[in-house]
Amino acid sequence: MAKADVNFFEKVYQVVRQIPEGRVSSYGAIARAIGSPQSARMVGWAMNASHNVEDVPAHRVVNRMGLLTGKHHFDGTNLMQQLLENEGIEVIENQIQGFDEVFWDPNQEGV
DNA sequence: ATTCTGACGTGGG
DNA sequence: CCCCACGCCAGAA
Repeated sequence: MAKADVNFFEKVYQVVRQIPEGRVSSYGAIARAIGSPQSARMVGWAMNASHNVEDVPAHRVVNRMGLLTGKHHFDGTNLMQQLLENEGIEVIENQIQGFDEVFWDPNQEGV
């Protein structure tokens, strides 16, 4: 086991795990952080596998528009939005309010 | 083995 | 400015 734990997903998990509370990140930003800025799709795909990992707050990851595109993949319908609002993020109609203020760049983790 | 889709992003018309 | 198409990589049918 753990032979291929260092998959494309693992990289994404580690980055997403670094997302602080009350902050959100975008697939493209993460994709770039892992070294594949053009594979943003895979980031979202990796999140699907993140269902097996509890340390991966996928609800904090949205597309570059700040839209909760993946909220449909969560248990409920507004679960993702509830989690974000629970962290102090205002979300209206799947759209994060002040996305620019809550946006957290994985490349700026060392800031 | 092949085909297609998939929680995105960027570029071109 | 808005709409369309393409590119990326990997997993599932």
